[in-house]
Amino acid sequence: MQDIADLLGLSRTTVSWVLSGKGDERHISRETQDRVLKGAADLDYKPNLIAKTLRMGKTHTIGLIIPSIEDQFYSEVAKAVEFEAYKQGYTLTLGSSESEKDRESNLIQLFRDKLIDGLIIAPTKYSRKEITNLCRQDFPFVLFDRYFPELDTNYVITDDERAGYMLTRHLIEKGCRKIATININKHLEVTQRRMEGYRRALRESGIEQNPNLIADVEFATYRSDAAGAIERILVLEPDVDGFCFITHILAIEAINCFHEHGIDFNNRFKMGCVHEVPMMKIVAPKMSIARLPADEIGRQAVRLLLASLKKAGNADEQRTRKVVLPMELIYRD
Amino acid sequence: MQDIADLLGLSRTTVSWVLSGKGDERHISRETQDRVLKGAADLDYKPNLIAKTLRMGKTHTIGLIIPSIEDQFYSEVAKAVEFEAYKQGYTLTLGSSESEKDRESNLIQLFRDKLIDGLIIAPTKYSRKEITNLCRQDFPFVLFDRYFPELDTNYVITDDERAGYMLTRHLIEKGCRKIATININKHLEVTQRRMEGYRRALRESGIEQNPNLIADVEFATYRSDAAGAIERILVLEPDVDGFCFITHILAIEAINCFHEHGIDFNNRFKMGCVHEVPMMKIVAPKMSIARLPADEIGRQAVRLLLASLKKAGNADEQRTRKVVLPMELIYRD
DNA sequence: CTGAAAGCGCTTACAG
DNA sequence: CTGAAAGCGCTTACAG
Repeated sequence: MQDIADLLGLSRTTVSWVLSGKGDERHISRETQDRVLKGAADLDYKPNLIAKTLRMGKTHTIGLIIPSIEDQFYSEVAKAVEFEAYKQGYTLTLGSSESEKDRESNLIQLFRDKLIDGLIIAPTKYSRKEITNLCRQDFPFVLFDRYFPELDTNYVITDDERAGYMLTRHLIEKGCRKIATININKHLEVTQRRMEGYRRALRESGIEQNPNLIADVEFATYRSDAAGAIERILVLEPDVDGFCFITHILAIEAINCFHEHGIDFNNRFKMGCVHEVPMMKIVAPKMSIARLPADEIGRQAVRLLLASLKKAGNADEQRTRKVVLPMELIYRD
Repeated sequence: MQDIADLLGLSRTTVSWVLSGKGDERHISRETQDRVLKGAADLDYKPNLIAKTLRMGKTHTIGLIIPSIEDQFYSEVAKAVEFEAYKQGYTLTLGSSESEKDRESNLIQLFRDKLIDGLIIAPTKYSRKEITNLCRQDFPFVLFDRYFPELDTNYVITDDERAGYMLTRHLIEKGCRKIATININKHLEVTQRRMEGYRRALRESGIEQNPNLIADVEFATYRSDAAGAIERILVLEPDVDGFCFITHILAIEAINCFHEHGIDFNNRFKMGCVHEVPMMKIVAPKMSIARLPADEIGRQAVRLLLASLKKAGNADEQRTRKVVLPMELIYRD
């Protein structure tokens, strides 16, 4: 910048005005402006965003923390977030917590130290404290997928209770009476809501809950746990006739397990699943699906975040926004 | 920082020394150091990384640009990159080029303007110019998946020719004589190398190349194109007996297409595929696989990048490093 | 219409 | 052992 000023015999100030697009506002002559623009081009001038950031206090970067990049759902959301952020002139910084407490708090800390303007996060069950901190310090963020009902935060979630209910009800309508399900990280709100729907559907149909049909696994170890859980169900209740998978990752593990045991799962069971991933339709063509609107979740999360960045300080405006998106239900069979 | 200094009656300088861990080096008394540390904790001091960055010229952030986050392979690499970067104290900024020229050059530009220390990128076919620029300006970067043989750059790629060769040879050994394949973005080095392997295997077995068995699709539109390509092959050469898929995304589309047409692909064809994704083994249990070492690619890419960050300036050292990783071959059927 | 100067929050050569 | 001061590259209130 100094170089341009020297080259043209102007001051840094003037160059800055022009380059930041405020030339007209400052009534700088067309001619001077053109000279500056040309000079910048000649010297191949690249503004130093770090300096600008230090001065302005804005990085135009948003952080996204998800439990796992590999998971199809989160990577779909990541894509949507990146897309929308890019459109709005923001850059994405990504962290994968791997559902580990320390990783997650470190990432939040790391991202927060002024490297990002705001945060989008699907928190693990451990992070209530970190989230509460963000609230207290008025750091802009929005939760998705998982949230804490008792905290007044921005979030975008889905109608999980309804999805669990509708999937289960459909199985019942198709004749199932012994419907199994697997809890994953049962302390998560999102899990509880889907399970609540499952229970309501059973209740409304007068089917008693059978604890043998409900397994528990932890997210961190679900790959190894899920197979065991399925096997246990098959042993305890050999005439199980339906499976309600509250997330696609459980359906995948279950199908793997069925396949290894040579079980003709497509005909032996009726199945329903929250979310669908590529090839699932081929593997289990008759499984009903409640589809998570990953694109919309990502888009809305960015919008809520940018909105809350803009109104930072405006105490009069509504402080938080909560969005509940509907899942699309696809009944098959 | 000033606040801490004021609180303790010390200068900013001293506080800075202590906080940056250089207290001992500067022979600052244990006592003073403890006071500073305590003061920092009391005031809940958070260093401003932006200021530090401006001063030090390092952001400790690396950029990753991939063609698509949703793609299983790239998201596996992203995960490995994030993991390794985190371990080394770096943060990841992610961009998805969607194989669009403008998006890609914008991202490179955006990331480069001092927001990142270095870049890891799987370039599209359009980006030779941008990459050449990075070279000329000595900006640290490493390519993966795709590279430009005529440019002297860091890269980590795989033994693609061998993979294409081994998969095809296996099909031939199993009795196939009419092996179809689909070119995707045929101007990409990586595609050409895999196709070269396919051709070599045919040549060595004295099987003549049949242009009807080779389709072309573009990455940007592969979803719609692939089905058409498969259908064309089935019409032109109804007795096709093998498929060599040079990437998993083509296998997925092909299998979808077979499935929709009610074709019993597992028994009618023998198949081979570069890379494997969840559930593929269930859908096509007899398909052979050349597995891309996504984890290793990500890890190595980060290491090469950090190595080249460290030696920036050391003209005597070897300038670039090239890594070729082997794919694991899994023969089934 | 244009410029001199302060300041964002750090680090570090230099002087005591 | 400790501190005053310069500087990283910008933006902008203030003065002409």
